[in-house]
Amino acid sequence: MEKKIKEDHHQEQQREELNSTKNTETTTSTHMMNLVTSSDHHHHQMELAGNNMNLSTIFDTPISSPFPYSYFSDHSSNNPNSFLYLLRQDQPQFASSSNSSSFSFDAFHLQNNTNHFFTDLPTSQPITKAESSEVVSTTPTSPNSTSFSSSFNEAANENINKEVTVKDQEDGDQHEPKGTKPQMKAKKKQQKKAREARFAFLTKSDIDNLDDGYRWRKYGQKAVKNSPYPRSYYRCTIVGCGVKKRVERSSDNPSIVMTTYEGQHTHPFPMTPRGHIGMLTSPILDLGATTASSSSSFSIPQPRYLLSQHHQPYSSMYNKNSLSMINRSSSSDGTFVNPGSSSFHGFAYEMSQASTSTTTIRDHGLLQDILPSQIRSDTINTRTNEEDKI
DNA sequence: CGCATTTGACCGGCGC
DNA sequence: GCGCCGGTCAAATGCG
Repeated sequence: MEKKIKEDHHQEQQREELNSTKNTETTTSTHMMNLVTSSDHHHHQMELAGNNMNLSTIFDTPISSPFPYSYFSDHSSNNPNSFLYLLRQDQPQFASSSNSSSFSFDAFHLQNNTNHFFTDLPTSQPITKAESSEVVSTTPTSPNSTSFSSSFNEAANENINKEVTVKDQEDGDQHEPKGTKPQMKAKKKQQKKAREARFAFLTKSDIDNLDDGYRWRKYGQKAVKNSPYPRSYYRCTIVGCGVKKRVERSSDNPSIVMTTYEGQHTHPFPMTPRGHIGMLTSPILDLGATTASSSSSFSIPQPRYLLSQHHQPYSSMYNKNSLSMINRSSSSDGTFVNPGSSSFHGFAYEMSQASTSTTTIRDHGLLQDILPSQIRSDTINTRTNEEDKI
């Protein structure tokens, strides 16, 4: 026990030391991501500048981007956060497979009944891919670079049970008096059975707990095996909302924060003093937030990083990424037009000392849980080779 | 005082 | 069965 305390203390020290130096870091390069959309709604492709590989070369079957092309268009061009706004609206659309213009995760039909989605980053960028039944994408929604991945662990098969799952959480979990131990066991077993879909963000940030607009209550912290950085556990503070969030820092690249969301908010995006983007809450969102019967109860974490006052130099980053979104190419009808040589600034993947930072993620904790073993091993090998040279 | 965070204890799953 | 590990609980503590 004493040893453990020392260990944790050591970790904390390391972390503090790290944070104290990290803020002096300057961003040296920015990688832009070009989005390529085909005219066929069902074959949206995402492509990154400097990397010609697109999704159809990755997947055996034509797939759709989780974000309809329209999501990348700036419907409200005066809203620099429109992508986030759209993301926030996504839930019901993601859930709908009948809407031809919206993406459906049901569109993924890959071997082994797995759902994969990821976008390539420029060659110097990491290629993250999700574990079986997970979705990984990279959308730098933060002033710092951010990628996200969504875990569909069992989610695809559990969609049917989703409503029950959410309800179960609302009924019990943390908001009702504890039952007897056997009852709790049974309940936990049920919960275990129907695991929530997870959605993970890789974010380059000095801040562990990214402000995504929701209010979170920390309920635990654990040391992560093979990582000097602890993992923090948060729960949405809204009564009845069982959404959880785990935050951990990559041991290999401490500037990378992995935030994993689990579950679906059962309430509209809050209008909190913290989150003025809450004003953007739309009826669609409300629908999504309250419709537990959607075929895919996948929960978009709805990041609000662009507005995060906790984040790094807001002004510079904001100018670089979000504001520039306003100026990117889009057609008059709001559909996104491949900007060609111009970069899709909204997806600028900002990497400080970029080239290898996230490619070398070798995390045996949550990251391991999210990233597929193959990719992990690839990146690990990369790292290992590098290390071997030393 | 109310709420959030901290942190040791506890529990279940899993591998050996 | 035992130990390890991830996840959660809940009392203590901190903070505005």
